[in-house]
Amino acid sequence: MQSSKNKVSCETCTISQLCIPSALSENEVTRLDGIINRGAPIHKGKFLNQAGDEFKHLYAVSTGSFKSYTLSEDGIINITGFYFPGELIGLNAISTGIHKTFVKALETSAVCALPYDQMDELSGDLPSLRKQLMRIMSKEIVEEQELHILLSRKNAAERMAAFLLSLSLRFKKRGFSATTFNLTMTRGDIGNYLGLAIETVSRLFSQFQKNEIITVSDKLIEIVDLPALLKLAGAACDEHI
Amino acid sequence: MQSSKNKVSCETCTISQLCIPSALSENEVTRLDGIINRGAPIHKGKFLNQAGDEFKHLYAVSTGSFKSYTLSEDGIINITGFYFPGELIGLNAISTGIHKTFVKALETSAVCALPYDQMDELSGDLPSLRKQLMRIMSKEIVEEQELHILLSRKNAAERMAAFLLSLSLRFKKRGFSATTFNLTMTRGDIGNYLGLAIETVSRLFSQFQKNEIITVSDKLIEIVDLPALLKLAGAACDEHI
DNA sequence: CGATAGCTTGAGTCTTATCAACGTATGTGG
DNA sequence: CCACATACGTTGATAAGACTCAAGCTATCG
Repeated sequence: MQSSKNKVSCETCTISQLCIPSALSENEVTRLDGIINRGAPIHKGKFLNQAGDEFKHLYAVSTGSFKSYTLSEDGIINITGFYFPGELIGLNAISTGIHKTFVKALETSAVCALPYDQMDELSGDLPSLRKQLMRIMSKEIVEEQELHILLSRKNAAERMAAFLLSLSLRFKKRGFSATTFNLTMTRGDIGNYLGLAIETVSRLFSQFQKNEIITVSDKLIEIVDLPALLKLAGAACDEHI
Repeated sequence: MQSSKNKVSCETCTISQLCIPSALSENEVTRLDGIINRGAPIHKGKFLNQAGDEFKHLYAVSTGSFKSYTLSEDGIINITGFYFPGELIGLNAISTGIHKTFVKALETSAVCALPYDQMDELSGDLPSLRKQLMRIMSKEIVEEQELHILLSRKNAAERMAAFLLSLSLRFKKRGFSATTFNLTMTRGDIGNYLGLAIETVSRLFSQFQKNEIITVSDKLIEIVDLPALLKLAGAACDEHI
């Protein structure tokens, strides 16, 4: 999918501390740099990969954002995740070697492509890289399990609160404001992801705004009352404190 | 948690084709055998590990079954999974090195303990083992995503149907009947896992039985009309055909 | 300027949770 | 061995939360 083969450097990347290199030594990062390619920009609405594609690369989001979704035979879309800079796309395709999800850019974005075979080989040599990959996959499992709990036990307002807090925390870690940010996904995307009707998402935004927990202006969200949002989501979000 | 250090052999294990060894050569399995210990039997209701425990081993279920769950500050239990022979327990603890879930035996069970540090080291030497571990973790991610879709888009009957089919398939792969099996978990466990009230689970069992899709006798389930169950769950269960 | 996609709000309905009562099985101590 | 406690399961009645349907609004883009 990436058309150019420009070499990039994790060493000079502003988000490397959120990505794979965070656990590697300088020398190890240099070796990782050796196999990474930066792809051409991907414009809003374009695909990073599609279901059925052969799995060749993991992608580390460099800038922008993506959504991933499955498409069932009867045309039903199921959004499985959103991806921001520093996050890895494609871990779910390792098991079969075939992508099962579509990954679409939510805005003009760019990724670093990591050829999986070379990553695997390198991880045989570099224990830190190997451990880091295992940690990242494990973390993905933990996050999916947290989502499982969210969906099986929480009501609509609690889900929305947890979703907004998740975004807030991710932006904060990337050096952006934790309280003011733009949603790159639609209300429909959010509802699909959280198992809610689009109307419910819209009503919750209105309700949260009425209750002075957030302000909403189209895509722009400002968290006004973080404690209230934390309380709504349940106390499982200690990282915010 | 395991008290004895009896060496076991994957080579002679009846479920090795479902477990880690399935992708390894004879020689590689021998090296894997070198680090695996079989623990003492764990009786029903006893813990394999508890939240807060340090993560030292992955556990491969040998016989029996387990449930894993989180316990929130306010005492709410959230069941995150069920484990059957050949399945690996503990992948979610790799990321932090601390167990976040309780793992409790649903019946008298046994596990093989795989010291994670030694597994990691060995996987540096053995590309097949390394790839297999990555595949297993990736598969876990896929399964959690499928659960995400189940919980966000399916109604109560569809969830129950998918759950029963999942059990059926897992028993079938283990050489047991795909149509007649015992539930080792309670109705409450199932409801908690699927995001349904226990009364709803009970009603669905009754309804499925009335519609001659299954027969229920306490813990014993027989699938009478597999096509109907597949249709209910949505066609995503092709492996059953 | 019109078409389209995305969003908001209201009204009515339906699914599923909750509350309640009762039934069943198992195990314990007197 | 029986009485009792406890955990688990079933079924009915009711209520609430979220979905669906419907209508209209806003922004964007060709």
